[in-house]
Amino acid sequence: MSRSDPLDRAFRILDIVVCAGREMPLVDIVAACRLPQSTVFRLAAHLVDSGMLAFDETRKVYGPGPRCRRLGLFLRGRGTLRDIVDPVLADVARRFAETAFCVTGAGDGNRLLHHSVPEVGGRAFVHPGFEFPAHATAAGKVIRAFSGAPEPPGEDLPKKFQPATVTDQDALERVYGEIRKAGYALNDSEYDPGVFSMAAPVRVGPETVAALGIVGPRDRMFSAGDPHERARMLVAAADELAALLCL
Amino acid sequence: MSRSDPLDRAFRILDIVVCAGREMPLVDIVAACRLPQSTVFRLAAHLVDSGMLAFDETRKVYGPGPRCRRLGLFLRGRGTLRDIVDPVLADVARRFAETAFCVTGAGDGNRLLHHSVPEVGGRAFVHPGFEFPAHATAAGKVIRAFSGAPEPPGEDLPKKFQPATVTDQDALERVYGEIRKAGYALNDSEYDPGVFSMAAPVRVGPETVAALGIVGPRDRMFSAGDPHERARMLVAAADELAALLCL
DNA sequence: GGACAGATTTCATAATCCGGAAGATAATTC
DNA sequence: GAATTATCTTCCGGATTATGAAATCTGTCC
Repeated sequence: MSRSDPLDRAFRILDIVVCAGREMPLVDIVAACRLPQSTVFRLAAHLVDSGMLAFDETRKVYGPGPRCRRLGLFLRGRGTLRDIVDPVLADVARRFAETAFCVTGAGDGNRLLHHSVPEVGGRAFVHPGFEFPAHATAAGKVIRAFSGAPEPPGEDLPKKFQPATVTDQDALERVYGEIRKAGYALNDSEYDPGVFSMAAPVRVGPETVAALGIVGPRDRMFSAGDPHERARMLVAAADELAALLCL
Repeated sequence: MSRSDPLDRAFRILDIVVCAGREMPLVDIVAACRLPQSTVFRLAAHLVDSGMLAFDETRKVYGPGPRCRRLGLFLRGRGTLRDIVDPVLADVARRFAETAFCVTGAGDGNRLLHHSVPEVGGRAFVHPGFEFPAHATAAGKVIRAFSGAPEPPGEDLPKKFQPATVTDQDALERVYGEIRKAGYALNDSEYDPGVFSMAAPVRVGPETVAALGIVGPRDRMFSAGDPHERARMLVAAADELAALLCL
């Protein structure tokens, strides 16, 4: 192993908790980093000891710790996450002539980070603060497929928003597998009827930190060209965004 | 040792480099964390491997790495360092009726972070970007005394700005020792004639991350009360600032 | 009360870390 | 340009820590 194993693992957990942007229980971290539970538990405890993570005894959730926040304070100045994401969204919105959006948050409770409406013909299908169900939107599926565990069975049963919504456990698992293989997710009227969306993972190292996507009316999306072709362009844009985040 | 030793040591090095706000060669980090050189070398190498630190091969200096910056981005924090420091400075300036300032940067090349002029009778003796010599200002002396090594002998000979400037190696070492014991530093016309200043370390855990001080004309400073008495008030203010930085 | 998910603890083994000392390399001096 | 000095880098055996499967604990929901 070229990197220092213990240290790098600790940082992976730190990445996961901080990038998720929400407090996480142990299981969620385990799912995201795919390490043995006892290992994650111990590493997280050490991170809490050193102040990089904070642990809420009552709710049993981990969040960024004081030392971590101080680091953020001392190296702030380069601007915010939105300063980086916004130009990319604007560019994607313009090139695809559809609403572009970026979602963060591993596991459930994905939150819209920001979105950008193109100059012409656009209408926002997403709104700040919008929460993405993990199984019925392109962004939710992408994040689940790439950052979560291989779909723990017995999930709180997925809601069937529309006729096209996939809710069967096994079928969903297959869907996630296909998404992992393809590198992107499509969504045809599974959440809102007549609405088509696609999303690609923003991957930094081994972690998926966000999803980048576009959304628009089904008819217009199809008439704009082969969805899979456009999805591959979206993947390229997501990779560029990931590269920017590595600064 | 209650904390995980290896992990905590790595974080100490991270703290030092990030809080210093400048790129540092290995020796400076060694001086600041007082650990064996080979140990610091190895830990720093690991931090570079995991992307938390960046290493400039040519100049042999360490700085914050891409992964570290990303953490800062995702840490949608409460705002900037100045948001925290400014109110404290304003309060100190008001209570002491003198110009208050805050300096960061371990070792040489200390930089003024910000300053605050009191409502009445104030005139700024410090200016943004001002660099503090380590031996001839209260802030410089405090930072050297608390964050540097025990004064490596054979320093680039300290410049004698004024008659009162201490330049002798041994004498300087004694001065730093006294500062460490007292917990604050005074400066009577050692840099600018007729200017008196005092500074206290802002200590977070084992690290000194900044210096908080006031500066004003010698006569007014003395007539305002016993300098040592006021210095102790300054120390209390610095401790409060340190507590705020721990959020 | 039983079934269950999630959080801790245990423990033998394996891997990492430690830091003094020696070896390289770069910068400076004479 | 050779000697000197400061700094960086590598080595290595012993001390320490990490690892992860399995067992245990702890709440919660039927």
